[in-house]
Amino acid sequence: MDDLDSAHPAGGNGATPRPRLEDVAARVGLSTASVSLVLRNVAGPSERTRRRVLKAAAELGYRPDRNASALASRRSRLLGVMVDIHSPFHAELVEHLHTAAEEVGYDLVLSTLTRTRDESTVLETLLAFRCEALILLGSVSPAPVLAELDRKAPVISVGRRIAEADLDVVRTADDDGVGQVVDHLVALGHRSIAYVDGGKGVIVTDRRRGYRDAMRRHGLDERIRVLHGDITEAAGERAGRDLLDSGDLPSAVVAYNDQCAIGLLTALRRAGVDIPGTVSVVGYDDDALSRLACFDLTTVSQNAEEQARHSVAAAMERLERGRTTPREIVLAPSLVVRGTTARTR
Amino acid sequence: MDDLDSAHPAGGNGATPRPRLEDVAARVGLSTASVSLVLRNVAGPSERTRRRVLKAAAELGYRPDRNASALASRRSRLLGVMVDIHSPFHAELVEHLHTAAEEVGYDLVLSTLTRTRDESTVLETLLAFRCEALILLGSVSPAPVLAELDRKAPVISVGRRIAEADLDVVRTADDDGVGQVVDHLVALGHRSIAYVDGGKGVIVTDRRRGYRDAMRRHGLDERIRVLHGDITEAAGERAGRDLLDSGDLPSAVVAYNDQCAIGLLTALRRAGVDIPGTVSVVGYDDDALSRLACFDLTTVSQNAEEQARHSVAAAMERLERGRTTPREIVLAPSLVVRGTTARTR
DNA sequence: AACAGCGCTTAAAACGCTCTAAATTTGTCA
DNA sequence: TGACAAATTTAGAGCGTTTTAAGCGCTGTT
Repeated sequence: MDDLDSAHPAGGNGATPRPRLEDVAARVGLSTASVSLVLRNVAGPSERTRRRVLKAAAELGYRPDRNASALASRRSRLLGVMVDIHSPFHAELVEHLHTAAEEVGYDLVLSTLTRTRDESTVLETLLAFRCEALILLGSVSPAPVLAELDRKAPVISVGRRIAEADLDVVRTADDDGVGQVVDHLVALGHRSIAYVDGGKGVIVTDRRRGYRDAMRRHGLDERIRVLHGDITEAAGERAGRDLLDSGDLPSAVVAYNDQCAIGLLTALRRAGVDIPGTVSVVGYDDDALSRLACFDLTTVSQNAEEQARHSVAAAMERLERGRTTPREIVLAPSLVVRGTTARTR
Repeated sequence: MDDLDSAHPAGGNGATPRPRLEDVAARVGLSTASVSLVLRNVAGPSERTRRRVLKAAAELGYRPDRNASALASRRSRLLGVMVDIHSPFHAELVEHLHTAAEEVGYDLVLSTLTRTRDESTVLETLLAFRCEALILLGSVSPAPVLAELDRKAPVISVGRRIAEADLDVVRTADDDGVGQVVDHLVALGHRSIAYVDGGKGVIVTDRRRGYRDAMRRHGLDERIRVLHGDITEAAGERAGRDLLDSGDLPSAVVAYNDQCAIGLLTALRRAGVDIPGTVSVVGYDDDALSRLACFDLTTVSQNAEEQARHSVAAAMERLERGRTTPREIVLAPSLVVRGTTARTR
């Protein structure tokens, strides 16, 4: 039961057409060139002109057309960001990317990975928007693909180390993070500290290494105990049951990530194990999950804000200062002590 | 210690300039007009021409320039989406919006609410991208603002009922959702069913009404019991303690949302209450949280997919079929029975 | 007298595409 | 074979900006 007028060409509902530069110019009796200069805050126009133009623009409710200006200036002032929209950590990063980008006068284009949109689709989209640089959160593309992409626009890989391709990388030192966790536990008197592994990948390897190295550092070589795990809650539960079945409960368990830690926590608690009284549990990532009162999980924060700032800074160096040699920025993660770790009895 | 060349104008690292329509045209000895027709899949060009153009475009790795084509056609084929990037439910919606938009040949521009980006900033951004329609997830702008916005581009408010402004609305029947929950509990033999309220707002009112109406429908008028609450886990915990302190534990509690339900759950369990043995607990939203094994919360799903499809469909009716009278699309939510509800003993 | 410079302003040519109207080619049929 | 219609192709004028080079009416220097 629609009332269809003749196909109305995309736009508001019977709206007046958007004012253009020309309309502003006509209003003050100047050329579009002058108006353009004023609005872009470029030196040249006199104070008097500036004021008049600004006033006219405001009165008309003028908004420059991104497309037209991108076309003419050959600069989009857009940073493309690939995110996994289901990841709380990415959400955090995006939040800080926004503020960092704004400070340098850039806008963000978000393109999200979903079950039906793979990484190559996302990257296509970002390029179609003529983003000047690409910030990829948790990219899994093979290094050559990224290298190829980097020739079209500077690529900054966040969170994933990519040694093979000459790209900028911003990440936290995962081994160091787990190291801090072990230090913390040892300081609390723990000696039998187990580790529940992640699936596979560079990060997984780094964290595991962090655990092993730290244990050795504390002379706990023969106490090293790595359980099979994965990034899911289910994997954590399984690991928890394995631990219980083994009959040899460690006094502390470090999990690859928070999800896994929570599964672990659930399994142990369900079996009546007091946490942190009998066993301390630590996660990694400082997920929103870990902050829930019912978990209150000790974990490691990846400093979203710092990573975001460095990513944008790296993009700016490429874009505005012409840097061409890749940089790897490794940040120190920070331990977040909450309620699942305690002194041994 | 940077190696700076002369300021290189935004683009890849010493890359060749992007191929343009003209380059493709030159390669096959045709006009840009013909190439444009082929690439946009418009009727006209012969089969032979199509093939040749497609081949040449592929060889050159040609990608049309969004900006230029938007400018020329006065159509961006962009749908602007406002999201709260921290909301798992929005994430779900976005996922389905993507596929729905893709099916009708539109692309999405995501603009996200954060602590430092309020709704008006988000809407500005979306307009600057020349989005043809705006899909607002959980907008809280006053009706007049939205009405004003709607004159610039059709607005579709998702999840929030807006009676005062003449806009399209897509939402689920919140009262019905809570009604289904009560029905479910009554069918399990419950009679003393309490409700923990949300903060304030239209949705809050609807859900509370759903609870009241359903209780009356089952002749449980005098069993109606509404506890003060909010949308947070903390509020749920407080409500749980209130319940415990009152010394009059109901056999079932329905919470405004999952977050709140989880707080409630935690408080009750901590006090040794068996769930669902002694008390059944139900949430609302079907958050990722509710699916965690440690909660396994019975809840209500808002059918993200359906909402997304209807939103895009509504936008298409406005954009491509010129509908001008607003529509309100109310979908039925669906009960998701998990492990926190059980028959009374 | 010629002219470089001043501080400001502007005409006009891009930018890479779409679209209208018109030109050209092809096909059909007497 | 020519006339005419149908099928294909294209020239060229935008779209709303930015940017370049030139111009304004002077003053001051050679």
